[in-house]
Amino acid sequence: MGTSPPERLSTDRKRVVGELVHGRDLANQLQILLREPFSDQGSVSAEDLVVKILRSFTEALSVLRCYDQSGDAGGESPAESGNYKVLKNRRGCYKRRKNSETWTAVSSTIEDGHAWRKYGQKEILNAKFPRSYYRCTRKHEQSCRATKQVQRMKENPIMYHTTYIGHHTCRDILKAPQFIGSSYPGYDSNNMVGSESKIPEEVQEMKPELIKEETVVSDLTSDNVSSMDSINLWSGLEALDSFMPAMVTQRGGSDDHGNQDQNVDSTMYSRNATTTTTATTASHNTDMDFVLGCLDFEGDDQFQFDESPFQFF
DNA sequence: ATTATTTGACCGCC
DNA sequence: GGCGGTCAAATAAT
Repeated sequence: MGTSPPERLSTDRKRVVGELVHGRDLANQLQILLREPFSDQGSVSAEDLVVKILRSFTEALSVLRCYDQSGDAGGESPAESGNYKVLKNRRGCYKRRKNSETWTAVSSTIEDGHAWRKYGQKEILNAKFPRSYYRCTRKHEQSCRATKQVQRMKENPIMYHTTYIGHHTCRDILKAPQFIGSSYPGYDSNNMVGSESKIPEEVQEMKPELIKEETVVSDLTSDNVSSMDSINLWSGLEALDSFMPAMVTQRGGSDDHGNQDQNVDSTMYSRNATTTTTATTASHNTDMDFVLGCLDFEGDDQFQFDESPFQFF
């Protein structure tokens, strides 16, 4: 709120650097783990590391994108939340805001390491399951505007389609990713945990049969992250999907939630060129998961997945 | 007592 | 006018 532009710039810069450095450290750990599967890395699983790495990149990119998009990262009024702006104090009275980054992910769990608070649920027209609305737990304390919408997929109720809107501006890594069925006594970040036991019943009830997996994805809308990269990564992505069940796509039109379930495969990659509508995201196509690209390529000597510990299937 | 979730009302946009 | 997203009172959980 009160931060002046230069100050904020410096802060963000540090944060980006911090995230990247952290990501690099994690990648190193992962490398070691992959080379020496039997050495005990403090009971950290490769998947755990991957999730953390992805998250680091996502956070860093989110911060960067902020500047790219508006040219002013700090120019928002205090009363904004998610992609909406509250106008009055009256209930239900708000004005929509159209320029928050959005991206989507498909995962078997709704856990993503951030603390979310549910603030609504809605029946959606052509959807079998209701859509749940979450906002950052730190919304008020830290003016964090991140929100997400989670919806169980029609055809594959095991999976959740999550739309993330806006990035976290809070420092809020507070929960272990909580891979289903596993526990990491060593891992646990700092702050508040106790009250955060919100794993909605939906998830709990399906814990058993799930394969561990989780995807966090990045958003890099359009242009800024060079389209060249995007193309490469995209091609890599397709190769990747054979063993990577959870996917991410960037957001396009407004139609995806209702319909997309029927054909998981195709829709997952469709980056709705259709766009027409909502400027919810000012961008279309390109972008995407450098993250996944990183996993896959980037060095035969760095990451070797030939006998990967990931057993997605 | 405090914090989180549920739920119906309400509003903006299409 | 309908749909989807948010608010906030009521309720539940801790």
